[in-house]
Amino acid sequence: MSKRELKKDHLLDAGLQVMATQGYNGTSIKDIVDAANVPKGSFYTYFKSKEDFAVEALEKVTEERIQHNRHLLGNRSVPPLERLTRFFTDNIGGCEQGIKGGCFIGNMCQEMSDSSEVIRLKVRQMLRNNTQAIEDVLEEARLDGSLKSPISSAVLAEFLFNAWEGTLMRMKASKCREPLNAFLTLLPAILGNQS
Amino acid sequence: MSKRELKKDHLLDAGLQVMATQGYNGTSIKDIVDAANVPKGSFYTYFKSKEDFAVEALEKVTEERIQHNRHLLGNRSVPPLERLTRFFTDNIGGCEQGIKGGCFIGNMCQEMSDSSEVIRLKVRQMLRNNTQAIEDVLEEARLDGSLKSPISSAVLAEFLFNAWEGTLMRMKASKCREPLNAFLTLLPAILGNQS
DNA sequence: ATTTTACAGACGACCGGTCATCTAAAGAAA
DNA sequence: TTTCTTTAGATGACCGGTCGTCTGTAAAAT
Repeated sequence: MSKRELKKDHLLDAGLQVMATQGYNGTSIKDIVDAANVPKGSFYTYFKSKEDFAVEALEKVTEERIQHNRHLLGNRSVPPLERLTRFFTDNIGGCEQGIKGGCFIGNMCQEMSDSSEVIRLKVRQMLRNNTQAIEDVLEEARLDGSLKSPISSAVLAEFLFNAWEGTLMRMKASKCREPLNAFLTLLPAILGNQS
Repeated sequence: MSKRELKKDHLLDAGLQVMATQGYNGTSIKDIVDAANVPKGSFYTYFKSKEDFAVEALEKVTEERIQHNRHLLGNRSVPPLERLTRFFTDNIGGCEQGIKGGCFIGNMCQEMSDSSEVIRLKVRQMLRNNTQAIEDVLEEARLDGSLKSPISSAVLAEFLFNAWEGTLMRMKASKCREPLNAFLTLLPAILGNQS
């Protein structure tokens, strides 16, 4: 990784942390460069606009998550359904500490979907990636017989991931683990019910 | 309702519509007063700050929702579980057209929970109100025997409402009904499973 | 006449974005 | 090796515009 790429990465990392807690419109370019200890003028050397920064940040956070999940969701030595449960319990910590900041993708989705089409499309793509990862594990579980639900893996994955995002969101407001507990209580019932 | 209260209400209504699509930080005082056709200087006659406006808007939107739901969730001539299903299918339209804007409370939750404690607390309260309404119907269904889940109504209500908010959020990004369909597909399974 | 409310305009701060200038390393010419 | 030229990247001052809020006055209400 070149020096240039390192600096851009640093800008992305530092800015992401600010934008994840203050939102897109609540974060100024100055906030971002200050957090990265980079002069303001340099920002536009690396990003063509604030919007562009957000899109790249969205990509980065998802890329990191996917890399993290590859070990978790793709680990064949653990039963698929247990892997899925771990995916949720592990990400509560990994997703910007869960209770503070919440899920960056979810935040951007709510704040920007109706304001920026570029961001909306990127968010949609990132959400799809996550849903697909869940669907893959569910399909695996179906093949080994541990998933008996008559509902298709695609629908199940869509529902579960959306419910999960809603859970993260609720935790932002409530600042407690109750929503997480409710989710984890229902999860086995949803996966294991009906023949 | 006095003339003053009417004007304030109008300001709240018009501003809400803007803030629901553009977010808190994406909406200026000018946007609000322009939408309501009220001179800019008048804003601070009715609200002590922008933050105060948001809190009052949050209260208003929930108050309206509750009034709307009182007919729906409290209507004893319809079986409780069917009332609950209707609550979701009806609110998809009522909740700012669902696909555009999404749920105002959810939007504010994601954008502002970490920036304004006043707004966070109001959001939490409003979310609790909604959850409680669902819990009440579930409890009713349990008493009449139509709800057999061994999971407590409180946990069930918490999960369902969060899943619902996640569904609304996803629809903002995807602009399609797939998330809603997934939710409605899983709903009976969650309510009706296990003995 | 006195108090209260409505509002135009102004306030300084800050916004996202631009730009002329500076720096420093690489290459060419000597 | 030394000097000069070129150039990509770095940078802080600065742009027009907008932000949330306040103040002074006019209008209205009592």
